[in-house]
Amino acid sequence: MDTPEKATQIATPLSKFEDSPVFNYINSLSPIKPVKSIHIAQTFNSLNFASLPSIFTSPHVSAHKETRFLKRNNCSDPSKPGSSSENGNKVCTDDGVAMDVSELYDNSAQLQENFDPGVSIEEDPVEPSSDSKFGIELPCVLKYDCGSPGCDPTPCSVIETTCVSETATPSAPVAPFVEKDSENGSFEDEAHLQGASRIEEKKEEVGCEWESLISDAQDLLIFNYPNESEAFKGLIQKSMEPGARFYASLVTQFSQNDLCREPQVQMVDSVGSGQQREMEARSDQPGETSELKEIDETENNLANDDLNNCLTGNPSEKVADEVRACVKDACKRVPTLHRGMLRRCLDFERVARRKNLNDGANCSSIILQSNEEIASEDNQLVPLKPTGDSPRCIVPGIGLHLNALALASQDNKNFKHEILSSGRQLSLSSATASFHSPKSSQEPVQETLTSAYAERDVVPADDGVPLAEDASQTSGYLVGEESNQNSPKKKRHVHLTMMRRLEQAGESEAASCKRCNCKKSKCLKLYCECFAAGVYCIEPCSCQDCFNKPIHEDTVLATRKQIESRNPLAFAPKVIRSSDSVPEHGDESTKTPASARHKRGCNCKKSSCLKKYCECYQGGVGCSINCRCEGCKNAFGRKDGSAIIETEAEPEDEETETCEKGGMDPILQRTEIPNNEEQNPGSALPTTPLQFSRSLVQRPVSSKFKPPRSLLSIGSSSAFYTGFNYGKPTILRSQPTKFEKLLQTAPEDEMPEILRGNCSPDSGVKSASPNSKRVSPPNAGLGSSPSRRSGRKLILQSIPSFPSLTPQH
DNA sequence: GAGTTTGAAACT
DNA sequence: CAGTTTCAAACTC
Repeated sequence: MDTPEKATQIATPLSKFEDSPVFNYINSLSPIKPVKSIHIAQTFNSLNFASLPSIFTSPHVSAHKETRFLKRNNCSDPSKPGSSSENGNKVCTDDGVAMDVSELYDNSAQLQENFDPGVSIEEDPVEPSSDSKFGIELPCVLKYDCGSPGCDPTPCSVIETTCVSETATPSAPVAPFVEKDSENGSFEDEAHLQGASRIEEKKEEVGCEWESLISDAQDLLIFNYPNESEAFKGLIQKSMEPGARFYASLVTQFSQNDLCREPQVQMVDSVGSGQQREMEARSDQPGETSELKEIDETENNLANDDLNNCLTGNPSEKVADEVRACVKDACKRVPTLHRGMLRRCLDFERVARRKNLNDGANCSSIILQSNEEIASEDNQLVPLKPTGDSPRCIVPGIGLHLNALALASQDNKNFKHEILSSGRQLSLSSATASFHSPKSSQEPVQETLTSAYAERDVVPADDGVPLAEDASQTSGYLVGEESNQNSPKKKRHVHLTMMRRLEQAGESEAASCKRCNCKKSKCLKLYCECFAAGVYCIEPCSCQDCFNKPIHEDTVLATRKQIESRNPLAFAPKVIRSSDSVPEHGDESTKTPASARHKRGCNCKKSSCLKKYCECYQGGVGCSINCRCEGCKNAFGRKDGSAIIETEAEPEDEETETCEKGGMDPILQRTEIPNNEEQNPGSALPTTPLQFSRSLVQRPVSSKFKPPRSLLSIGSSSAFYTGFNYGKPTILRSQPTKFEKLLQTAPEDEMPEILRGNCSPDSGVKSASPNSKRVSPPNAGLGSSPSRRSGRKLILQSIPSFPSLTPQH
């Protein structure tokens, strides 16, 4: 079931093809291809892989999923009519590529394995492309083809056949591929197949072509942009190629786990066949970054248009929906997928707008789920929590990392829908991804957030925001899942984790997403959660006379400045975490213990710090010395230090210093939770949000803790607004990262350990200085937290160390 | 959904 | 800095 086998299988087929005379012939025809593939591979390596060892081994599963996505995407995208004619060329290219791909695949596989966590998202996009192209791709293609009657069955088959041999015996090749998929396919595969079949059906209507598939894949890679095949083609030729490369690289990097990477490369190549030259030229281009930017731009531009076009242009609404979903997923995936992607995310976010993030990956994962919902377990995920909160989460959550985090379970469904509906969401997801991505990219992230935020506001797509959050979380989760997916069990875990993540994310997102209900503050005071979180108010908000909208950007910024002048930390995350999420073994940063604490402390007198009235509780952190609360019973940690949970162990300075409230606990809890969740998916759901913190909290507390969405809200901060520095949602972010890492890296059992390890450390160094009210400069808190988290996630993803570290299974 | 409670934010 | 008021979320019914 697991990936490794698949990978081997795929690889073998490719090699076979390569060996075949036809393949050779094709290769002779298109000498360039190999170079491209290589080139791409290099890019991948440069971007992601450098760090990636080949630790992860079983990406296959994820790959399958990806393929599904690709298929779907293709199907969705197929709007393009086709370039049936191109098939031949593509075939040739494919063949040529196949060779390279096989190599790449091997490399990518290793890389992917390393990246598994993050890869999941990327992989999906990649796979599609890859599928279309080569043997590896074939499965996907076949699926698509089979699924999409409309598109010329022949084309698809052709592609497949081409893969096998240039001859067009579509059916024959297809069947084999399909079988492969099915065989390889674990649950996910099956689900993918199902989903693919559906998609294919839709596609059939549209009429998919190989090119369209590729284009779709590329689009997906790009971020889901549904860009219709046409746009895709054009893009590919023009900007797309770079983008394709970029995506491919990203995808490969992220997805490396699975075959998907290769496929992506292949896709690119295939595209190149038609546009190979361009592709090559692009590949040749030295600067990946430039490519990325271009891609981003194109994506951004295309994204909206493409999505709309695809939706509108595509024959059937179903297709449009699928396309949307695919796009959303892709966007989500993309962000999460690659750190390098961050820029995209940022850009993308700008265009699409925020959020979020990492979630991006999360989003993608979510999207995938949504897409795959039909398929399998994912469906379960979807249902996670449709709770009332979800709505917020979905939309607003996006706001920041928080949003991404928040996505959590509840919103999943809604989230999916929203995502599907709005392109922005995708952007958001991407943004989330950005968070995950690079530690270094904190600033970028903020930018993205702000931009995304602005965009959201502008756009209206409320959904987008929450989605982003979800995405971010999901991405992380996805990554973990994918990484985990190697085995069926892993897949399940992944799903569970995903679910949990989603739930948590949903919660967090909900928090981040928050909808305000301001009546007198015009949403220009900290009373307004949206404003406090640095997010524009959106439709879900019930505010009156709201000035917290993009239209009033100047006012918002001015007000914000005023408030910041008064209190520089006003928009900083209320909860400061030391970020300790140590990923597990290897990850670096996380080692530091992270204790989360409320920067100012609470002043509760009647709630005993057991209700959300208490910001500490709401933030999922224990009370600290800073708190002036009376009768503190904070489940996360009491002022006196009675902490709550076991996890808290982190002694750390803070505790010693202050009473230690237990800020750490949440984190620890979080970490623990995931494990639990993974183990008990069903149970996990309830825990939800923030997953970690909340879950942790909950446990300690027991049922009561719901993790307050506030965590998200708390964490959330200004990210959206341009200037706002801080990503308030430190807690959330940190949590998510931890989770993600844990999830990603350590699937099940491992995770707990890691989490534990991480947890302990958390105690909060940063937050540590309880006294210092806002000790950590906003930047540190905001920027750092998010970035850190993101970075962590990235690290985790990129460094699949977990797998290696954690013996896994 | 309306009303109450609560505590943070804002104001003095 | 302390006290008061305002505000909106959280909570209850």
